Amino acid sequence: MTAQNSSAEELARAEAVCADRGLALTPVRRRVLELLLEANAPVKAYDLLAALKPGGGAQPPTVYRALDFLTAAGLAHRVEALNAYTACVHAHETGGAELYICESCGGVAETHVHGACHEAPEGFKVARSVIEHYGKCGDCRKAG
Amino acid sequence: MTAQNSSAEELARAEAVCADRGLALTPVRRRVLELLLEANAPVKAYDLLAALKPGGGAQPPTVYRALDFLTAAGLAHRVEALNAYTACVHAHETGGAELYICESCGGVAETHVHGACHEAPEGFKVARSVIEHYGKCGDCRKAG
DNA sequence: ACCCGTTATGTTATACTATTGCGATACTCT
DNA sequence: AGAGTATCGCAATAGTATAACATAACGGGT
Ligand SMILES: [Zn+2]
Ligand SMILES: [Zn+2]
Ligand SMILES: [Zn+2]
Ligand SMILES: [Zn+2]
Repeated sequence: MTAQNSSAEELARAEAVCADRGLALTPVRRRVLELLLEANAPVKAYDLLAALKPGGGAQPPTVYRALDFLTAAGLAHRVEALNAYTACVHAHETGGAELYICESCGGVAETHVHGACHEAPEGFKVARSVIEHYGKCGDCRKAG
Repeated sequence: MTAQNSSAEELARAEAVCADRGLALTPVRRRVLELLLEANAPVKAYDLLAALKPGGGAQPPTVYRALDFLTAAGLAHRVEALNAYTACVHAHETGGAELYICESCGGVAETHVHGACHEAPEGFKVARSVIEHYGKCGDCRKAG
Protein backbone atom coordinates (compact mmCIF):
# COMPACT_ATOMS: atom_id res chain seq x y z
CA MET A 1 0.00 0.00 0.00
CA THR A 2 1.09 3.57 -0.34
CA ALA A 3 2.86 5.85 2.10
CA GLN A 4 0.89 6.60 5.19
CA ASN A 5 1.91 9.14 7.79
CA SER A 6 5.08 8.43 9.69
CA SER A 7 4.79 6.46 12.93
CA ALA A 8 6.11 9.45 14.81
CA GLU A 9 3.30 11.67 13.55
CA GLU A 10 0.67 9.09 14.31
CA LEU A 11 2.10 8.54 17.75
CA ALA A 12 1.93 12.25 18.45
CA ARG A 13 -1.68 12.27 17.33
CA ALA A 14 -2.41 9.40 19.71
CA GLU A 15 -0.81 11.31 22.56
CA ALA A 16 -3.06 14.24 21.80
CA VAL A 17 -6.19 12.10 21.58
CA CYS A 18 -5.44 10.49 24.94
CA ALA A 19 -4.65 13.81 26.59
CA ASP A 20 -7.92 15.25 25.30
CA ARG A 21 -9.94 12.42 26.71
CA GLY A 22 -8.10 11.93 29.95
CA LEU A 23 -6.74 8.55 28.90
CA ALA A 24 -3.32 7.42 30.02
CA LEU A 25 -1.04 6.43 27.17
CA THR A 26 1.39 4.64 29.43
CA PRO A 27 4.78 3.32 28.28
CA VAL A 28 3.57 -0.21 27.53
CA ARG A 29 0.55 1.03 25.64
CA ARG A 30 2.61 3.55 23.77
CA ARG A 31 5.19 0.96 22.88
CA VAL A 32 2.56 -1.47 21.61
CA LEU A 33 1.00 1.25 19.48
CA GLU A 34 4.44 2.12 18.17
CA LEU A 35 5.03 -1.49 17.18
CA LEU A 36 1.67 -1.59 15.42
CA LEU A 37 2.45 1.63 13.58
CA GLU A 38 5.88 0.46 12.50
CA ALA A 39 4.54 -2.78 11.13
CA ASN A 40 3.00 -2.45 7.70
CA ALA A 41 0.67 -5.33 8.29
CA PRO A 42 -1.54 -6.67 11.06
CA VAL A 43 0.48 -8.03 13.97
CA LYS A 44 -0.28 -11.00 16.18
CA ALA A 45 -0.47 -10.59 19.93
CA TYR A 46 2.34 -13.02 20.61
CA ASP A 47 4.57 -11.30 18.08
CA LEU A 48 3.99 -8.04 19.90
CA LEU A 49 4.74 -9.86 23.11
CA ALA A 50 8.04 -11.09 21.72
CA ALA A 51 8.93 -7.63 20.43
CA LEU A 52 7.98 -5.93 23.68
CA LYS A 53 10.68 -7.46 25.78
CA PRO A 54 13.34 -9.33 23.86
CA GLY A 55 14.48 -10.69 27.22
CA GLY A 56 11.20 -12.60 27.33
CA GLY A 57 9.97 -10.88 30.48
CA ALA A 58 6.54 -9.79 29.29
CA GLN A 59 3.57 -12.06 29.77
CA PRO A 60 0.42 -12.39 27.63
CA PRO A 61 -1.86 -10.26 29.82
CA THR A 62 0.49 -7.33 29.38
CA VAL A 63 0.00 -7.15 25.67
CA TYR A 64 -3.67 -8.10 25.71
CA ARG A 65 -4.40 -5.36 28.18
CA ALA A 66 -2.56 -2.83 26.07
CA LEU A 67 -4.49 -3.99 23.02
CA ASP A 68 -7.78 -3.72 24.87
CA PHE A 69 -6.93 -0.17 25.80
CA LEU A 70 -5.88 0.79 22.29
CA THR A 71 -8.91 -0.72 20.62
CA ALA A 72 -11.26 0.80 23.17
CA ALA A 73 -9.62 4.17 22.56
CA GLY A 74 -10.02 3.74 18.81
CA LEU A 75 -6.29 3.80 18.26
CA ALA A 76 -6.13 0.26 16.97
CA HIS A 77 -8.38 -2.34 15.44
CA ARG A 78 -8.60 -6.03 15.93
CA VAL A 79 -8.60 -7.95 12.65
CA GLU A 80 -11.03 -10.71 13.52
CA ALA A 81 -10.35 -13.13 10.73
CA LEU A 82 -6.60 -13.03 11.34
CA ASN A 83 -6.49 -12.89 15.12
CA ALA A 84 -4.29 -9.86 14.67
CA TYR A 85 -4.19 -6.15 15.38
CA THR A 86 -3.50 -3.05 13.36
CA ALA A 87 -3.04 0.61 14.21
CA CYS A 88 -5.89 2.89 13.26
CA VAL A 89 -4.83 5.53 10.82
CA HIS A 90 -8.20 6.95 10.07
CA ALA A 91 -9.61 8.71 13.12
CA HIS A 92 -13.17 7.56 12.52
CA GLU A 93 -15.33 9.54 14.85
CA THR A 94 -18.52 7.72 14.09
CA GLY A 95 -19.32 4.14 13.24
CA GLY A 96 -16.78 1.42 12.91
CA ALA A 97 -13.88 0.78 10.62
CA GLU A 98 -14.07 -1.15 7.39
CA LEU A 99 -10.76 -2.79 6.55
CA TYR A 100 -9.23 -3.71 3.20
CA ILE A 101 -6.44 -6.17 3.74
CA CYS A 102 -4.04 -7.19 1.01
CA GLU A 103 -3.24 -10.87 1.21
CA SER A 104 -0.02 -10.37 -0.73
CA CYS A 105 1.69 -7.58 1.17
CA GLY A 106 -0.41 -7.43 4.31
CA GLY A 107 -1.18 -3.75 3.83
CA VAL A 108 -4.34 -2.45 5.47
CA ALA A 109 -6.50 0.41 4.24
CA GLU A 110 -9.49 1.74 6.14
CA THR A 111 -12.78 3.40 5.41
CA HIS A 112 -15.82 4.09 7.52
CA VAL A 113 -18.76 1.75 7.69
CA HIS A 114 -21.63 2.86 5.48
CA GLY A 115 -24.57 1.87 7.63
CA ALA A 116 -27.00 2.68 4.86
CA CYS A 117 -26.10 -0.06 2.43
CA HIS A 118 -26.52 -2.96 4.82
CA GLU A 119 -30.07 -4.17 4.77
CA ALA A 120 -30.73 -5.37 8.29
CA PRO A 121 -33.62 -7.74 8.96
CA GLU A 122 -36.85 -6.13 10.12
CA GLY A 123 -36.43 -4.74 13.62
CA PHE A 124 -32.75 -5.62 13.98
CA LYS A 125 -30.70 -2.86 15.61
CA VAL A 126 -27.02 -3.05 14.74
CA ALA A 127 -24.70 -2.07 17.55
CA ARG A 128 -21.36 -2.93 16.01
CA SER A 129 -20.17 -4.25 12.67
CA VAL A 130 -17.15 -6.29 11.73
CA ILE A 131 -16.27 -5.65 8.10
CA GLU A 132 -13.07 -6.98 6.61
CA HIS A 133 -12.30 -7.33 2.94
CA TYR A 134 -9.50 -9.60 1.77
CA GLY A 135 -7.90 -9.39 -1.63
CA LYS A 136 -5.01 -7.83 -3.50
CA CYS A 137 -4.07 -4.18 -3.43
CA GLY A 138 -3.30 -2.13 -6.52
CA ASP A 139 0.44 -2.18 -5.99
CA CYS A 140 0.58 -5.95 -5.62
CA ARG A 141 -1.58 -6.46 -8.68
CA LYS A 142 0.76 -4.35 -10.80
CA ALA A 143 3.76 -6.18 -9.39
CA GLY A 144 2.18 -9.44 -10.52
CA MET B 1 -35.34 -14.85 15.46
CA THR B 2 -38.32 -16.21 13.58
CA ALA B 3 -39.10 -19.69 12.34
CA GLN B 4 -36.66 -20.97 9.76
CA ASN B 5 -37.09 -24.20 7.87
CA SER B 6 -36.93 -27.40 9.88
CA SER B 7 -33.54 -29.06 10.32
CA ALA B 8 -34.81 -32.07 8.46
CA GLU B 9 -35.68 -30.01 5.40
CA GLU B 10 -32.37 -28.22 5.44
CA LEU B 11 -30.52 -31.47 5.85
CA ALA B 12 -32.31 -32.89 2.84
CA ARG B 13 -31.35 -29.83 0.84
CA ALA B 14 -27.73 -30.32 1.89
CA GLU B 15 -27.86 -33.92 0.74
CA ALA B 16 -29.11 -32.78 -2.62
CA VAL B 17 -26.46 -30.08 -2.95
CA CYS B 18 -23.70 -32.55 -2.20
CA ALA B 19 -25.08 -35.16 -4.55
CA ASP B 20 -25.27 -32.57 -7.34
CA ARG B 21 -21.69 -31.56 -6.89
CA GLY B 22 -20.18 -34.94 -6.21
CA LEU B 23 -19.37 -34.11 -2.61
CA ALA B 24 -19.53 -36.77 0.06
CA LEU B 25 -21.78 -35.82 2.96
CA THR B 26 -20.39 -38.53 5.22
CA PRO B 27 -21.91 -39.44 8.59
CA VAL B 28 -19.61 -37.17 10.63
CA ARG B 29 -20.18 -34.23 8.33
CA ARG B 30 -23.87 -34.84 8.25
CA ARG B 31 -24.04 -35.08 12.01
CA VAL B 32 -22.11 -31.85 12.48
CA LEU B 33 -24.39 -30.06 10.06
CA GLU B 34 -27.37 -31.47 11.91
CA LEU B 35 -26.02 -30.12 15.20
CA LEU B 36 -25.51 -26.71 13.61
CA LEU B 37 -29.03 -26.73 12.24
CA GLU B 38 -30.57 -27.76 15.53
CA ALA B 39 -28.80 -25.03 17.42
CA ASN B 40 -30.45 -21.64 17.15
CA ALA B 41 -27.17 -19.82 17.63
CA PRO B 42 -23.57 -20.10 16.47
CA VAL B 43 -21.84 -23.12 17.98
CA LYS B 44 -18.22 -23.47 19.08
CA ALA B 45 -16.06 -26.23 17.67
CA TYR B 46 -15.44 -27.83 21.04
CA ASP B 47 -19.13 -27.82 21.86
CA LEU B 48 -19.75 -29.67 18.63
CA LEU B 49 -16.97 -32.01 19.60
CA ALA B 50 -18.60 -32.70 22.95
CA ALA B 51 -21.98 -33.24 21.31
CA LEU B 52 -20.56 -35.50 18.64
CA LYS B 53 -19.56 -38.27 20.94
CA PRO B 54 -20.84 -37.99 24.48
CA GLY B 55 -18.42 -40.76 25.38
CA GLY B 56 -15.64 -38.29 24.64
CA GLY B 57 -14.15 -40.32 21.84
CA ALA B 58 -14.00 -37.66 19.13
CA GLN B 59 -10.87 -35.58 18.71
CA PRO B 60 -10.54 -31.95 17.55
CA PRO B 61 -9.45 -32.74 13.98
CA THR B 62 -12.65 -34.66 13.44
CA VAL B 63 -14.85 -31.66 13.97
CA TYR B 64 -12.51 -29.14 12.34
CA ARG B 65 -12.31 -31.26 9.23
CA ALA B 66 -16.06 -31.53 9.09
CA LEU B 67 -16.37 -27.78 9.52
CA ASP B 68 -13.82 -27.16 6.78
CA PHE B 69 -15.84 -29.33 4.48
CA LEU B 70 -19.13 -27.69 5.34
CA THR B 71 -17.83 -24.15 4.99
CA ALA B 72 -16.07 -24.96 1.73
CA ALA B 73 -19.31 -26.45 0.45
CA GLY B 74 -21.21 -23.35 1.50
CA LEU B 75 -23.37 -25.30 3.93
CA ALA B 76 -22.04 -23.49 6.98
CA HIS B 77 -20.33 -20.24 7.87
CA ARG B 78 -17.62 -19.46 10.32
CA VAL B 79 -18.48 -16.52 12.58
CA GLU B 80 -15.08 -14.89 12.84
CA ALA B 81 -15.65 -12.62 15.78
CA LEU B 82 -17.06 -15.45 17.89
CA ASN B 83 -14.84 -18.33 16.84
CA ALA B 84 -18.03 -20.17 16.13
CA TYR B 85 -19.94 -21.76 13.29
CA THR B 86 -23.48 -21.57 11.99
CA ALA B 87 -25.42 -23.50 9.38
CA CYS B 88 -26.11 -21.62 6.17
CA VAL B 89 -29.82 -21.26 5.56
CA HIS B 90 -29.61 -18.97 2.59
CA ALA B 91 -28.14 -20.83 -0.38
CA HIS B 92 -26.13 -17.84 -1.61
CA GLU B 93 -24.88 -18.73 -5.03
CA THR B 94 -22.75 -15.68 -5.51
CA GLY B 95 -20.74 -13.57 -3.15
CA GLY B 96 -20.39 -14.18 0.52
CA ALA B 97 -22.78 -14.12 3.42
CA GLU B 98 -23.51 -11.13 5.54
CA LEU B 99 -24.54 -12.12 9.05
CA TYR B 100 -26.78 -10.37 11.56
CA ILE B 101 -26.21 -11.84 14.98
CA CYS B 102 -28.39 -11.05 17.96
CA GLU B 103 -26.34 -10.69 21.10
CA SER B 104 -29.35 -11.43 23.27
CA CYS B 105 -30.70 -14.64 21.81
CA GLY B 106 -27.86 -15.68 19.53
CA GLY B 107 -30.09 -15.84 16.51
CA VAL B 108 -28.42 -15.42 13.12
CA ALA B 109 -29.96 -13.94 10.00
CA GLU B 110 -28.21 -13.85 6.64
CA THR B 111 -28.19 -11.71 3.55
CA HIS B 112 -25.89 -11.54 0.57
CA VAL B 113 -22.97 -9.19 0.40
CA HIS B 114 -23.72 -6.06 -1.62
CA GLY B 115 -20.38 -5.54 -3.28
CA ALA B 116 -21.48 -2.24 -4.70
CA CYS B 117 -21.72 -0.25 -1.51
CA HIS B 118 -18.22 -0.94 -0.27
CA GLU B 119 -15.84 1.66 -1.60
CA ALA B 120 -12.57 -0.21 -2.05
CA PRO B 121 -9.33 1.75 -2.34
CA GLU B 122 -8.12 2.47 -5.85
CA GLY B 123 -6.98 -0.73 -7.51
CA PHE B 124 -7.92 -3.05 -4.67
CA LYS B 125 -9.55 -6.26 -5.82
CA VAL B 126 -11.69 -7.87 -3.15
CA ALA B 127 -11.61 -11.66 -3.12
CA ARG B 128 -13.58 -12.38 0.01
CA SER B 129 -15.40 -10.32 2.59
CA VAL B 130 -16.13 -10.95 6.23
CA ILE B 131 -19.22 -9.03 7.27
CA GLU B 132 -20.81 -9.57 10.64
CA HIS B 133 -23.27 -7.26 12.36
CA TYR B 134 -23.89 -7.54 16.09
CA GLY B 135 -26.88 -6.11 17.84
CA LYS B 136 -30.37 -6.97 18.99
CA CYS B 137 -33.05 -8.61 16.91
CA GLY B 138 -36.62 -7.38 16.71
CA ASP B 139 -38.01 -10.11 18.96
CA CYS B 140 -35.48 -9.43 21.70
CA ARG B 141 -36.09 -5.69 21.51
CA LYS B 142 -39.81 -6.18 22.00
CA ALA B 143 -39.17 -8.57 24.87
CA GLY B 144 -37.16 -5.85 26.58
C1' DA C 1 3.30 12.46 56.33
C1' DC C 2 -0.45 9.06 56.29
C1' DC C 3 -4.44 6.64 54.57
C1' DC C 4 -7.26 5.34 50.94
C1' DG C 5 -9.55 4.60 46.48
C1' DT C 6 -8.38 4.03 41.74
C1' DT C 7 -5.77 2.65 37.88
C1' DA C 8 -2.17 0.12 35.81
C1' DT C 9 1.25 -3.78 35.90
C1' DG C 10 3.41 -8.07 37.14
C1' DT C 11 3.04 -13.07 37.70
C1' DT C 12 1.35 -17.67 37.54
C1' DA C 13 -1.50 -20.72 35.91
C1' DT C 14 -4.99 -22.27 32.98
C1' DA C 15 -8.62 -22.25 29.45
C1' DC C 16 -9.82 -22.16 24.86
C1' DT C 17 -9.02 -22.64 19.73
C1' DA C 18 -6.76 -24.93 15.95
C1' DT C 19 -3.26 -27.60 13.33
C1' DT C 20 0.37 -31.13 12.19
C1' DG C 21 1.70 -35.69 11.29
C1' DC C 22 1.05 -40.38 10.76
C1' DG C 23 -1.27 -44.65 10.21
C1' DA C 24 -5.60 -47.32 9.20
C1' DT C 25 -9.49 -47.93 6.39
C1' DA C 26 -12.42 -47.76 2.51
C1' DC C 27 -13.62 -46.81 -2.01
C1' DT C 28 -12.64 -46.21 -7.14
C1' DC C 29 -10.46 -47.11 -11.38
C1' DT C 30 -7.32 -49.70 -14.11
C1' DA D 1 -4.89 -57.46 -7.33
C1' DG D 2 -2.58 -52.95 -7.30
C1' DA D 3 -2.34 -47.92 -7.44
C1' DG D 4 -4.37 -43.83 -6.25
C1' DT D 5 -7.49 -40.96 -3.61
C1' DA D 6 -10.43 -39.54 0.13
C1' DT D 7 -11.84 -39.97 4.72
C1' DC D 8 -11.18 -40.83 9.41
C1' DG D 9 -8.91 -42.01 14.05
C1' DC D 10 -5.50 -40.82 17.09
C1' DA D 11 -1.67 -38.52 19.60
C1' DA D 12 0.80 -34.64 20.16
C1' DT D 13 1.50 -29.88 19.86
C1' DA D 14 0.95 -25.06 18.40
C1' DG D 15 -1.37 -20.78 18.86
C1' DT D 16 -4.70 -17.50 21.11
C1' DA D 17 -6.73 -15.52 25.23
C1' DT D 18 -8.28 -15.00 30.05
C1' DA D 19 -8.75 -15.74 35.25
C1' DA D 20 -7.16 -14.77 39.57
C1' DC D 21 -4.42 -12.66 42.70
C1' DA D 22 -0.48 -9.78 44.11
C1' DT D 23 2.03 -5.49 43.67
C1' DA D 24 3.05 -0.88 42.36
C1' DA D 25 2.10 3.85 41.26
C1' DC D 26 -0.62 8.01 41.37
C1' DG D 27 -3.69 11.52 43.46
C1' DG D 28 -6.77 13.64 46.85
C1' DG D 29 -8.23 14.35 51.47
C1' DT D 30 -6.87 14.55 56.24
ZN1 LIG E 1 -9.42 2.94 12.08
ZN1 LIG F 1 -0.54 -5.55 -1.46
ZN1 LIG G 1 -25.25 -18.55 4.22
ZN1 LIG H 1 -32.57 -11.87 19.63
